[in-house]
Amino acid sequence: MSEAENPKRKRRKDARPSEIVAAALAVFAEQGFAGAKIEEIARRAGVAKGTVYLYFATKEALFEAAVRENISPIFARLDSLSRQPAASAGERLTAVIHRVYAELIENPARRIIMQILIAEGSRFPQLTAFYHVAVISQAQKMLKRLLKQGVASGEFRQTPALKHPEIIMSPAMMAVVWKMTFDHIAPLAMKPYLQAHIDLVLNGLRP
Amino acid sequence: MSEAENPKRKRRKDARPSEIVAAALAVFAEQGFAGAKIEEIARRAGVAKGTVYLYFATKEALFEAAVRENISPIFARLDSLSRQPAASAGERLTAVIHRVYAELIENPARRIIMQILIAEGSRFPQLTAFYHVAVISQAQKMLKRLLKQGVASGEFRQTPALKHPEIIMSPAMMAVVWKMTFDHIAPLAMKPYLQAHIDLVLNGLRP
DNA sequence: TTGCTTAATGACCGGTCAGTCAGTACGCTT
DNA sequence: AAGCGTACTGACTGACCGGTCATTAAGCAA
Repeated sequence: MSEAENPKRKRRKDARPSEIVAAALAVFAEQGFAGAKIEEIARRAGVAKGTVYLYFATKEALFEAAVRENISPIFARLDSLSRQPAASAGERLTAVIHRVYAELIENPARRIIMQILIAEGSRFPQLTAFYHVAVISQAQKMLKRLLKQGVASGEFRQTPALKHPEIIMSPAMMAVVWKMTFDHIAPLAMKPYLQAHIDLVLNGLRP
Repeated sequence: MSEAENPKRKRRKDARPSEIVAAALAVFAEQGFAGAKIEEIARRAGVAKGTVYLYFATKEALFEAAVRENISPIFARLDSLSRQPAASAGERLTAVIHRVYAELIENPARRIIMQILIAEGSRFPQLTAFYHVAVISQAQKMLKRLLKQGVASGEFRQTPALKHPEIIMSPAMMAVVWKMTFDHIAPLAMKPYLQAHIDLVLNGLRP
């Protein structure tokens, strides 16, 4: 057992940040922001508490990094779905909604990141501002474009939802909130719920 | 200045609990659950910290009392609106939705109680269970009844939303979440949003 | 092998706050 | 007026935890 083969400390400046973020995501997901302990995050990342502070100035900065790495990339994939040229507007909207459920609701870690954003977002105006620019307003633009194309082709009617496309997605938000609040009492059956969502939206938009 | 006229301490066993709950509601609404300090609640109620613990065993018990007194009574009023015999199902549904916005979203204290329930509800399974029984499942029953009447009269079509009436209300939930998360970046114009909600729902239900 | 830079450590600090309890005084009873 | 039960007080305790920094050792260079 030479020390060189199995040293107690290892110097891996490049690998640490992503390992710490991964551990942080897990702990934030389980404990929420306030409940997450830096020491627990450090333990799971296999480093000491002080090491976390070599790479992230504060607990908030660490949370912000966890959100950036996990939630932001989702939008790009949604956007490409909304642009499938062969499909009708209704088909593309259906595909986007399906994807939102798969990516955000049925992935526990991401769902809980959403939950933390919802729950504690008001304490992180910087983070919510970033999130709004990077995800929400992009998603709104995408939905508006999709709705306008549907109106132009006669698939959808002219509707006030064009000004508030987030309403189209609100049942998904409701599902996130339900899962985190009432699921232990009244579990939400995802497939029929998703069907009801799509049914209401497509019929609500039909001329 | 006799002591009898202006004593420093007063013994008012009956009045204390409701005064403490009122103070607690205000502080919880302003600071959230974790941020609320018992000492601050006591100060506003005009008592010492120890007095709070004479009437409520823990901070959680106090929060639970605040929620019970404020949120539960709302449902009764919604229910009576849904039973106006002269109105059509669509008119009654419209009235219920309007009332939800007025009672839950445009009343800041209630909205923030909702926010705390959403944010920290998973840490209070007892409270969310009570809330589910007292409010959510009642509201679901009411909506189901309303929808069925609409289907029977031919106003609404047979739709999977009958099984998931919460979808009908999900834009209101979205509004609560939006207000608490993004309102400082992109304020939500309530009236057109409410119009868009009603428009989508009524058209989504139309045969 | 020696020396040096710096990644990594973890004991410690300072501040916070829920909850306690020994003591105080209100106001009723006699 | 005196005695008494108890509503009320607030200083205190103990636990917690974010963030710091003097110390240690990895591992490269000479």
